[in-house]
Amino acid sequence: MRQTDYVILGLLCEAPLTGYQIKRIIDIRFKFFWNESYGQLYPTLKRLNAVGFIEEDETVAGQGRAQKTYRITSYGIAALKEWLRAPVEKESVRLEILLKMYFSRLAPPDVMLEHLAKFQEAHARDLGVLNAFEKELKGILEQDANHADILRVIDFGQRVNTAYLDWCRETMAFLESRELQ
Amino acid sequence: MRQTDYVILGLLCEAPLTGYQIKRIIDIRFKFFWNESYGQLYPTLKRLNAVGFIEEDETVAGQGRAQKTYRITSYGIAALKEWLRAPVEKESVRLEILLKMYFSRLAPPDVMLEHLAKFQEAHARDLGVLNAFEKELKGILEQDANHADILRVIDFGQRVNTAYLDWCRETMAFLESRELQ
DNA sequence: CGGCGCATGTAACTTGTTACATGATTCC
DNA sequence: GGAATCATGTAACAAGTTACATGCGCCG
Repeated sequence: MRQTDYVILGLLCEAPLTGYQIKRIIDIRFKFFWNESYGQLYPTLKRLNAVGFIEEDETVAGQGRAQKTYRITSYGIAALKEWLRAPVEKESVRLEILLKMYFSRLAPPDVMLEHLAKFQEAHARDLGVLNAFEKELKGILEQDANHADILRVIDFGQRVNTAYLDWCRETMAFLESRELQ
Repeated sequence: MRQTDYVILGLLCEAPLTGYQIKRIIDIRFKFFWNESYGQLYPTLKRLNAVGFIEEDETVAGQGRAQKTYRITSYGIAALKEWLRAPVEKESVRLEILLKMYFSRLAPPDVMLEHLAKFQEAHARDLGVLNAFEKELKGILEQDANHADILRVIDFGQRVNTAYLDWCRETMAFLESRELQ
């Protein structure tokens, strides 16, 4: 069983979803700590269906183009719970920008400044999205028992993105002051 | 050309190294933003040597078990500089602990508390290593032009790990207060 | 009627991990 | 003499990306 399996099982635990919907949730809500491609998602859904952890939800079919909605089975829920108890295994982070920063003396300072400006822009956007999610969730905190947990995850994203932006500002100032010399 | 190529090229730009030494540097100094396995490293060294971006440094050979020290060539330096100018492409982060936190209501709170305790321990250790590096580098700041850049990378690690630890403390408190109810 | 968003899927490929094989040197 | 560390390497496998193929429905 791989990590992708559990993202899917976890999301289907909340509600039945199509592969496309799962992808969208991961791209938007999980953006700052997870990613999946269609080439990974669709084959995984097929396999989870074959082993009986999820099954097709016929009730939603009909309108438009063939659309497969999946729901989790009791076996799937059991597998998810087992995984939740197991120790956290992998934590992979690969930030190319830090690699470039590390070796940056080999290029003119304004090159790195450009990279940092883009980084800043991207993470300011992420932080904006997280702030909006926080506001939205706080309004419907009582509606579901897991909302408080999700807020903890959002808080992580806010802290980390804020740290990114603080670092970025300071590093840009450092490079600008060096450029003047 | 892949990302692994440039980590190697960048490190060899500072000094000639063996594959083993490269691995050790990545495992220790780059731990908080990069990782490589031997199965990736050795074949890449072979390939970079074949295309002429690095070459064997015979001067160090002799003692002990066959030990291949590589140094970068002018073609390698050119390739590295070109990559430094190119826009930052990938930024991959996959934090299993946030996935578990997101779905954590499906397991008893003490399970998540255990995961968090381990996370806290690991990142407190990382922060300690980073603080030691900072101290060391500040003592020899003038010795090499790139030390100031490396300090910027260390600063990133310190900020992010501090954010991790703050989040962890608050999240553990949240779970503990919930457990009491 | 063209483009966009919704929607599913696969094949070829690249990337990365794990387990294993091998063996020297150093330190206790 | 045995464990740890230094040291190199590969084969089998697992994971992940990209490009492509397909086509519906809606909006302007």
